[in-house]
Amino acid sequence: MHPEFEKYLIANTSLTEDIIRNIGNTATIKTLRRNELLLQAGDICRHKVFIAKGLLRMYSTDANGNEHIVQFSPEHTWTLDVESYDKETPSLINIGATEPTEVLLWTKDDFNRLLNEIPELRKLSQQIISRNIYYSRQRILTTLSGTPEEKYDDFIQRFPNLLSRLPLRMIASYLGMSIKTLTRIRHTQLHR
Amino acid sequence: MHPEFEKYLIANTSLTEDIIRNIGNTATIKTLRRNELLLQAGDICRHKVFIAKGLLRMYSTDANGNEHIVQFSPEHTWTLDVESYDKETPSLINIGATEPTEVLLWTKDDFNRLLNEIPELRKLSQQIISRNIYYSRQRILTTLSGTPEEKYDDFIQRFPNLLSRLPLRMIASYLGMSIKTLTRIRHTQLHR
DNA sequence: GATAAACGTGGTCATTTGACCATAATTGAA
DNA sequence: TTCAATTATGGTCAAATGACCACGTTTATC
Repeated sequence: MHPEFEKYLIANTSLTEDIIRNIGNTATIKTLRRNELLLQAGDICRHKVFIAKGLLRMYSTDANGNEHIVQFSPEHTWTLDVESYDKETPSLINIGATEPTEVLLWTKDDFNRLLNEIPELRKLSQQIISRNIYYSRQRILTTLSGTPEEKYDDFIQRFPNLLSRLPLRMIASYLGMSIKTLTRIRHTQLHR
Repeated sequence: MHPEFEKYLIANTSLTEDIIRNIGNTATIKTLRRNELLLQAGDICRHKVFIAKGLLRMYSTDANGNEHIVQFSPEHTWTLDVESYDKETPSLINIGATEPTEVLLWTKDDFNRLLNEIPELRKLSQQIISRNIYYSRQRILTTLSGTPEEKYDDFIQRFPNLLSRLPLRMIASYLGMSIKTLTRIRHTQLHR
């Protein structure tokens, strides 16, 4: 049972100690080193993943070898490839650690059983999904609308703690601009 | 009871005639004219929406008055502002018709009741949500990765029937490029 | 603590893109 | 069917952006 997961459930649900322990003990704990992959494109995503500590990124590599980052998942959030998990088909994306990371993993069978048994876990699950959809929409809008500078500022506002934990090239990749453009923006903002 | 909705449920579930009629009769039918809004930013999204006929677009208007289109919803798909619907908070986006459109509307209470009564509707609901998440991810990736030409080609492949139904400026808005860029691409492709 | 790898910044230059404008064609509403 | 509004295209020009390269710094790992 991971203490961070316990903290998370206490803060986000009104589940009893017992049930929390039940959920937590069903999971396996996995430690990832920097750059280690949790899910590799081509493999099937077989777990729900809670990030207890550290930082994951979900990304895909295009034909030219460029990486495009779909999302970052810091501690106290969840991640998985929904499509691959649901249909048990090979995933098209990678999920990897950008720093030493600890995750909790539930198999589909186990997690479904927990969902059946625990109504409040269902509720939490729904919330996470709604938030996911909402974030995706926001991300699409930000990607479409702003100038590179606005996107960068938006990123800093939205994830103030990630800036110092990630190499700039990953932020550039997430924002859909070249590193050059990003450093130009930073240069301009310094001298202003 | 709208015949298109019946068709849709028959094709996508194994629900009985009776139940299908029950679901359909709970909805109200609304007709939208071209450019008419189904949901206006600031209002609360109070319905689940099935598009029986026509085409909706979800978009937001930025500070400069530019429209950015998040998604198109053609016949036999669903749409709503999840955030606003769930929390009953004012929506930040608009949903409007790009052509004469017929939609079916369920209030939250009614739809939740149906969800409770009909397990297979729950299943369908889950599927729609998964697909939504998956599409969003694909959309983010496409927006990040390709050249404008690749994005345009991708759009045509993915929505072959929408090209002729939408003004180019909306496609440009959806793809995050200026109309100029889009017509340039079309020009190039013609002379090749 | 040493060393190789990764990283952030900056210069240059070619290319792409958008803003503004005009015009012809198409569309939709009366 | 007609007429006004919308739409698609194209010209021009300035600005933004990315590719390539080099250099000094920081970081990770042994």
